[in-house]
Amino acid sequence: MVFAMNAVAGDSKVATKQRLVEAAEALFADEGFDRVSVRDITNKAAANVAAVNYHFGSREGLVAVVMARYINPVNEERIARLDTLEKRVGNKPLAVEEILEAFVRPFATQVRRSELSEKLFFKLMGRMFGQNDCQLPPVVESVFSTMLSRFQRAFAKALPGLAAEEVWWRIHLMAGAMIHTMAHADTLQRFSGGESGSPTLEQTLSRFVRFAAAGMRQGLDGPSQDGTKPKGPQVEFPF
Amino acid sequence: MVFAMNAVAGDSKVATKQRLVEAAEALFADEGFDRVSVRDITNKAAANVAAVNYHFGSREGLVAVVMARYINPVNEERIARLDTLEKRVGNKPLAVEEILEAFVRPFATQVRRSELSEKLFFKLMGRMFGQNDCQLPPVVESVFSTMLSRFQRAFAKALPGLAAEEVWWRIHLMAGAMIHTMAHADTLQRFSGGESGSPTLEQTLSRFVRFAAAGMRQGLDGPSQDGTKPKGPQVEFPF
DNA sequence: AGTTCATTGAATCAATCGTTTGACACTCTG
DNA sequence: CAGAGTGTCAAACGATTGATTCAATGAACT
Repeated sequence: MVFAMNAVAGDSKVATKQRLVEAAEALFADEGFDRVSVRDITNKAAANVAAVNYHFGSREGLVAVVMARYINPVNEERIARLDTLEKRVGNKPLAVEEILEAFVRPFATQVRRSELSEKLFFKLMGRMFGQNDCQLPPVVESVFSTMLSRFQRAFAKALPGLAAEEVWWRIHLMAGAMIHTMAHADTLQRFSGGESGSPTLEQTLSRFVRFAAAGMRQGLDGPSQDGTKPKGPQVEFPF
Repeated sequence: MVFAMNAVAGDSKVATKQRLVEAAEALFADEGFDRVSVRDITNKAAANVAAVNYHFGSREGLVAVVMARYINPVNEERIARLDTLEKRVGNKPLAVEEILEAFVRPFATQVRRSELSEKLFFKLMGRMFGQNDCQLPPVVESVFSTMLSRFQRAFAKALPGLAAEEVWWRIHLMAGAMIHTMAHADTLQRFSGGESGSPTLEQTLSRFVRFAAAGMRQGLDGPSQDGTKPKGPQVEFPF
């Protein structure tokens, strides 16, 4: 009956565990997973040092919980949105913009679920997706992998005539643009002079979709024309 | 006469400092700047623990040296290449592909100057450009800033009719695609099935330039046509 | 030869790291 | 009420962190 209390009872007990997660999220977001100590977290959460090891087994356990907290929902919503789109059009290819929308929109959904500011949330996402020595929990990695396969197939169908490897590369470039831009959205304003204040999240998503859509199809066919002439190979530039 | 020995004399003395930098580069590349201890570095470099503090003042000093070692050359070569291009065409706008080439090519130049493998070198670059709490040395940041301004102007001229802020955003998205893809080039093969072995660096650069060029101009005008019809606003998608 | 000075080495510093312990308070169950 | 289960706390654990000390080394210069 280990989890009986957790599921049912009181406020203060469960609150500690939750406060730890939230404090860790905020600290990980703007300092990085490595620069934050257990004591930093417990101090911010107004909890005892032993609390982390009690509730999560270890510091790594807490990191894993923080990582899985939003990555899984994001990837599952991505798959769900792709399901909806594909159910609508049957066997026909989707528009690249639609697939991209299904790919990024879940971030907007989850940023509201969190208690973090947009800026902090996206910094956290950037740190999670950015680290390449990702020791993601197997559950997360599993969903991640199937999600990628689904989008690869969707893009391949939307961009006929492209080798599978080429589709993978474009997905990679597209994802990089998304992750890096989200994680550094605040840095941008430092260089651009910060003229017009913070752009809306909606504007940022729109900008990304337009950029990525152009990169994905690379002038094969316009967004509104039906894709009936992808026969010719893309122009090769002399580099 | 502090630097007399350094500039003139022996092999083993100078070699220690250099061995420290090279060991630190390799370790930082595949473990991250935070996860590597001074002792890890001195062990790999076969040097004493005190060597780091003697030669670089502190651990941070070594980090700064590693950071500045390639970032500055890369940015300076970018500026030089842009100079050459602009000198050639005078006041006329450059092709987007040319600007992008000037932007990425320096990485290929510097990866050869380093003793690191391509994979490790790009992982290191990814870690350096990827961390947003960048405490780059002021010298590096200065060159970085002017280099960005130069490319912003070049892109703005190549993409007439675009608001300065919009150009900044596209540069940001472009840079994200580059950084993330370089840093995770090995991860890609894990998902793509690793069919055709490692792609050439040249292929990767070419893929990036094509993707980024399409994203930068977003269907405004083709790469080979002269840009005389950027009048209409871009298509607005309903998200 | 003698002197100078940059460099190295072993030993050690205080500080912080993640983790563990055992006592204590509390709630629920029988 | 006794007992088990659950959570919190102060205190301390050993290990590791970046940094420092000081004697020893050795090449360069007078």
